[in-house]
Amino acid sequence: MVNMGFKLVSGIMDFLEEEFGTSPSSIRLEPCPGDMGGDFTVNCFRFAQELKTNPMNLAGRVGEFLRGRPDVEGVDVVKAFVNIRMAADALHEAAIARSNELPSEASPDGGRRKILVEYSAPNTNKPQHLGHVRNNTLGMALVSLLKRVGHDVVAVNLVNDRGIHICKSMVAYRQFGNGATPESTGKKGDHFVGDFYVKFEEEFRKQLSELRSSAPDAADKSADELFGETEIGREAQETLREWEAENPETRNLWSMMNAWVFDGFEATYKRMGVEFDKTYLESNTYTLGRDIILEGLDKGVFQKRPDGAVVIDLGKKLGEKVVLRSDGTSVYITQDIGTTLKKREDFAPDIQVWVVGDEQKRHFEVLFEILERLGVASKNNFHHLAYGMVNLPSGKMKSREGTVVDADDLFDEMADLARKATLERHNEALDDLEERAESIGMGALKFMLLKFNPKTTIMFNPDESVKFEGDTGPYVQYACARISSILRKAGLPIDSPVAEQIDWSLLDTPHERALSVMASQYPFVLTKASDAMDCSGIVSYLLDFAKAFNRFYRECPVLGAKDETLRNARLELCRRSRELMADGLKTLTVDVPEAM
RNA sequence: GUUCCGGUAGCUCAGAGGAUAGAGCAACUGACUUCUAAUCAGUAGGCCGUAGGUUCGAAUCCUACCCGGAACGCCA
Repeated sequence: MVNMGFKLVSGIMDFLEEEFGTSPSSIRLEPCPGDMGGDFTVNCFRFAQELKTNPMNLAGRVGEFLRGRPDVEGVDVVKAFVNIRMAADALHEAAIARSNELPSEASPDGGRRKILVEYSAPNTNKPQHLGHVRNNTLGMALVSLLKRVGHDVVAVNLVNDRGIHICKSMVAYRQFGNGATPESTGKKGDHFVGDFYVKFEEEFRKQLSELRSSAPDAADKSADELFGETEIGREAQETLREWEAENPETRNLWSMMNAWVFDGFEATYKRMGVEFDKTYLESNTYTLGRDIILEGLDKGVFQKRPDGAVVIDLGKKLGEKVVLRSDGTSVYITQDIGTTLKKREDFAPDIQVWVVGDEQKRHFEVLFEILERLGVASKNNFHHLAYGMVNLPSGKMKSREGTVVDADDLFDEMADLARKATLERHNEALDDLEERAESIGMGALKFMLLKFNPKTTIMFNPDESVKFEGDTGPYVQYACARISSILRKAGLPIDSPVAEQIDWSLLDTPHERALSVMASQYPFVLTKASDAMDCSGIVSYLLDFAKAFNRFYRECPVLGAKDETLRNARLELCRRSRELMADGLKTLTVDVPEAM
């Protein structure tokens, strides 16, 4: 239920019940468009049909009813819209004065669920790039949002720490590493290993072109087809076989290099604020799933094809899917079936979510269908949060062509720019400069990534995307910092009321009203975002809220208010506004600096 | 070929079937002896891809088509 703070809503409900013998399932107080002079609008088009009555007539009667109420100052009925101007004290007391209670209104009444969210899922052969940063940001914000509205949330990572990709790095390290380590070179571990992955690709390309020029029949074969015909490619395959046979030397090298990568990842995660309740390693889970397939084969869910492969026919749209190769080994989806069950065993979630790029949409449709047919759970209990790619003005990011935006470099750049921007604004020395720069830089980045709806392909233009002005995280952070500054100057704490008695009726300007009108929408915004598993609505809401605050700030003196009661009321309005914006930013996992 | 996603201001994007389609950036005009100008006020900018349909009402729903992207492996 939203707008519960408004007696108005239940009043209208009761009135309709009396008049029509029934009331609509919900009534929302929507913000009234700027030039109509009201605070809220009740749109009678929305529920006239439910009451089997004419919308215009209904609006007229609702308007009449509202005119008599003490908490309503004015009513203007336009067509089927009832525009309401509230008494200032009633407005503020129902909205901004309850800023700390508003988020709990978004809690699902009786709909609390245990939700398991898997995100990040990096490979251990190279450092993370902007694409991973989008994943991490979406994942952590989703976890935070679902918790904020009252769900029981488990965040897990599934690290792909085995396979041909890591073997490539291992082969290159053996050949070119000369025993170097991250410590000896001063490199971050994931970058150190990633450099050998690049080295492998270079060497492979070299051998590939030699092969193509020396063997005529190789000329038109693809790189994949020729992989095993190059010396270095063969070695990588051999290393994978050794790994699977648990060859001690190979396993040792693998453990050592993975440990370096994990060190590096930990630093990247720490900087972003990413945390997991559990991290699964594919090296431990990749054999899961086979038994379930064999059971399913007995139950008739799967069929054995004449060539020996185990398959499932998923009908016209999804087609036939192989779940075990003819040699009896697992495919990617087999492992996913296995890890899904493993996660259910470990956490018994009601809902499982995967934050994975949209190029895998089909894979998840297939996975969910199979899980349902296996009787694991209805596919409604599984959700693929599919997000689009991050492109650069030059086109797609390609690690092979060296056009990726490295995560750690990007964080550094953001913090550098934030530091410069901060220094431009201050003559005095700041002892918390680094902390501020980090909050602002990372805040700008995360906010930018969350501003887009997940399914859109993002165009990341370094010159334009890396900004601290306009529709950005720092814009909202700045509004918070301005409030903190006012409260500091007033000698007041930010976390307790300004005074015992606040005369809210004094806050009667459009700018002051706008803040409460905005605040009243917060539970609705949170509910909508969590239902859709999409934080972008929170981002635009916070921008709108901060904009409303900045207008107020310009027009209404706080510390210089004409008397103490007005000053206190405005101080409390500020404090509550900051509380709400800070709650929103925190929900998005964006820091709230005290000063900027 | 089939399926999915997108197409809204010069650019990047918002837009629960509802009022006159919005924001930021870029351009132009103005506001800092003031509680922080990372700000604010203003000007200009639109066949909401195209054509039909449903509806009291469509950027939003339906159908067809055009354009861009992705997926359709015994890769992961």
